[in-house]
Amino acid sequence: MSNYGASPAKRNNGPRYTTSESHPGDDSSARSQYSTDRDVTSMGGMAAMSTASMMLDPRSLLEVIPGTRSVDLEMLPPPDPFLQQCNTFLRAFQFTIVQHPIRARMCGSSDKDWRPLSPPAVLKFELFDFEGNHVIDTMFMQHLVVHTTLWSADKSEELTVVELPHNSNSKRISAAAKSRKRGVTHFGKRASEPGLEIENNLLGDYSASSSIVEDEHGERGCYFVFPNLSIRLEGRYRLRFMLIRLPSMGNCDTLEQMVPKTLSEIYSEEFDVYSIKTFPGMIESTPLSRALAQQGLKIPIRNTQDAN
DNA sequence: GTTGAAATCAGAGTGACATG
DNA sequence: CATGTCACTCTGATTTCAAC
Repeated sequence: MSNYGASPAKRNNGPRYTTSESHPGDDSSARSQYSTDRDVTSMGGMAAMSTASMMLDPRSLLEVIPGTRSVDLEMLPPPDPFLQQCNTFLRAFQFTIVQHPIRARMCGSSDKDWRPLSPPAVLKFELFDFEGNHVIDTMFMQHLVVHTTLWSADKSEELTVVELPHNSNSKRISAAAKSRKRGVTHFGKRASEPGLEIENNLLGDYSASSSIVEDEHGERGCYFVFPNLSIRLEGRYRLRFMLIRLPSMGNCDTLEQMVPKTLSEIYSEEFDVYSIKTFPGMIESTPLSRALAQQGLKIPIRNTQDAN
């Protein structure tokens, strides 16, 4: 019924899977472009080039993805000084959620019976050079990670960790649910109160490293996948993703270069976490999920009658 | 007695490994 | 290399238990 990371096989030729087509409700919250308020129009950042970039031809580090579109330069944000520190030929990037979670079944207090979000969240990182080409810079991308946290649907409260009424182990969730029924929520409170205990509401791997793989159309790109996130309590949520570039151990010429840098933040669309009784079932695996799983990424794949 | 929530079970699929 | 077996995982359904 399912597997993890099936061996390479034939490619799925389903409909093109784009952010706009796949998520009609997609808005700016699901597409984030890092752009600085400093409009750098020259290549003056060369003085801060990394050691590696100075030793190698920075242009040679970039792989222009064949067959991909060239972006209208006016559509890109102003040149990004941080990118130019890493490679003077890099101009801008785009960080998007290409696959949003739609629903999940709550896993309650059980530590054994996790129920992953369906479908798994997949994010894409795109780099553009000064000619508007879509490029891959492996040296830059290998230092990228994405960290996620759980938020309420209205983005007002972080719910990654919550305080729940503590009676006995078996009835903590029940009590929390009843509190919500009465319109009382303990979510988001930082200070402990008598009878409450802190619990992780979001379970699984909070962070994902980059994977340069092909999508379902064979187009190479830099993806971040969250295949095993699970949520304890039913409700309506969003995931918040932070794109972070870790310092390169060999290129820390300045103090600034030694500090991880948050490049972008982005929220997923709203999704529901259902109780066991009301859970309508897992979403069928998307062509993108299948394509990524076929290349070794650990993504749970549902086998259905129409699956290949 | 009814209802709701949590825990547990069971069927099916898949991959890893051993054996011939 | 092909085949069989076993262990693990996924997923929906059922059972159990506590509160009202």
